[in-house]
Amino acid sequence: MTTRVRFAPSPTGYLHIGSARTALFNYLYARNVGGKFLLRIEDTDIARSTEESTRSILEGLEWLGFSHDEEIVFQSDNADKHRVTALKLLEEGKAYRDFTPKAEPNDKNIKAEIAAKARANQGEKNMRDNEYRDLPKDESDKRAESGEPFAIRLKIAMSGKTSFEDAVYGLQERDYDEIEDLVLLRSDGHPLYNLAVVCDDIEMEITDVIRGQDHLTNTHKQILIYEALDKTPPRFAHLPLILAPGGKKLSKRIHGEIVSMTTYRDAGFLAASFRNFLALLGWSAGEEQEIYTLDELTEKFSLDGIHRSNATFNFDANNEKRWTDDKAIWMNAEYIRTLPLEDLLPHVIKELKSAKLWREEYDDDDAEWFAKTVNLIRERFYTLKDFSGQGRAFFSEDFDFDQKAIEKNLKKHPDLQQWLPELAERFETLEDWSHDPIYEVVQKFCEEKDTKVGVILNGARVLLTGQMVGPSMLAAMEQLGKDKTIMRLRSQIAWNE
RNA sequence: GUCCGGUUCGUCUAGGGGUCUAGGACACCGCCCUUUCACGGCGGCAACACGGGUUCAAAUCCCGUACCGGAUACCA
Repeated sequence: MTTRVRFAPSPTGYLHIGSARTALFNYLYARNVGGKFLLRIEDTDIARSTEESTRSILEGLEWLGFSHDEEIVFQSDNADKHRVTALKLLEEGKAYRDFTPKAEPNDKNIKAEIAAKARANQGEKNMRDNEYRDLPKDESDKRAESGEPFAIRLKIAMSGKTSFEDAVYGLQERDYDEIEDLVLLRSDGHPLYNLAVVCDDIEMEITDVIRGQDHLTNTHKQILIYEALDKTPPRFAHLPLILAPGGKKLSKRIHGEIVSMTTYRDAGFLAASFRNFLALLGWSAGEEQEIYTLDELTEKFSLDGIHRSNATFNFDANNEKRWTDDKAIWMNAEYIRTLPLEDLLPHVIKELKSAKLWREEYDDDDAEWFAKTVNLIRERFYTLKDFSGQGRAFFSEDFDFDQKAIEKNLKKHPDLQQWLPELAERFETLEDWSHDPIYEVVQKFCEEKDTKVGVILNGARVLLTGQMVGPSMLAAMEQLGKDKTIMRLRSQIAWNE
């Protein structure tokens, strides 16, 4: 039987980091064993699901490069089937109607409310204790026919336990006493999550369910449904959670943008690097390698390498430099400087286009110059954004000057205001505009002025690129060209800032 | 409360009885290189939650404690 896994997000927001990792692991698992990776949108919560979320999730998956096999399944399309299944269980006596009026939660803090209720019932409550559980069939039918609203609950046996072997967490057992007769169908006829998931997983012939550890206890309920349906449950593998620095589950509501995949795409991350980073959050190949291509990940991925302990996604909302996990940033920089140039170029082009810095010549007469420039400046960049930010001066005359650079490398040496235009003068007569001759001119100039080469070049860096840091200044001058170098050395703009 | 799970440097992690005076990566700090630097090189700081066992030997196995997380629903 071919392996079939699914990624099943509920469209209640953008693609979350945790979800993205779940998708990644499912994807890697499927590709590793040559199985199918399916996609199912769990939009049964009509109140919270939005089309926009679905779009955003799809976009995120596309960006990450996880192409799914087969058509996307929308869970809401199967609601009728879910209802039929619930009714069938009712018919077979494996479920029953519960006429208890629906209790509306006080909203806000539902979790706390549930926990409080559970605590209050502690030791007292018998999970099988429902007055409608053993209501005679004819009476139940009669009340239903009279229009009295009811929910359908699964009739769990009086005693026993469920168990399954989790690929990550090992043998999991749960006594029926711990599980309430779960509702399959709401009193308004709406099928509930556990029912829907089981029905769809059966229909989609899912063989392996890989999902977050927060579903560990749901699994027992779902197994009960499989059993009632006389179906064999799939294999299960639960993933450790991704926590925020505070130690709580990383959540959209509390942590905001930081958890959204689109944030990383928009911040200039390479999908390949983020994927790589995600793969290492809760999984390891048991070796010291850290940088992996998708193919390598696919080849090495195994459920055995998944951890049981949660991982912290480290970031500091109050620190601009640490806005997201250090390692994610480092890894992106590593990708930017080590990716084969031809693989990086398309991303840079895209970035320049969106920053309105792109010129057709870069793809034509200046293609060689362009490639060389990208290669030169990428060395110290962290994100794609840097190509249009710090690297702007290479593509446009309209660039900003870093205030700190002006202070430190320009105004601290007032002589530079005369010297730099003077240096431009010397360059005018330089025939061979390349590294060594440029350096000779600079050296000679420094000797005359009795100053250090660093002072001149750092000052020049500010005028030429607006930056304090960057690649070798001589290489930058060479790359910028004689005309621009001379023109910018003469400019007084930075001095007046 | 109950059930389930977890606990190795600040973070991600290696490790599965002796090779562990615990390895790598990020971050941080030094030094070097250098025209600057966020590159690179070298080095440093820094961890087995605690207590009992078992064993010749425990980060590794067992028990307990603490702490953390998840779950608990006519949400998904």
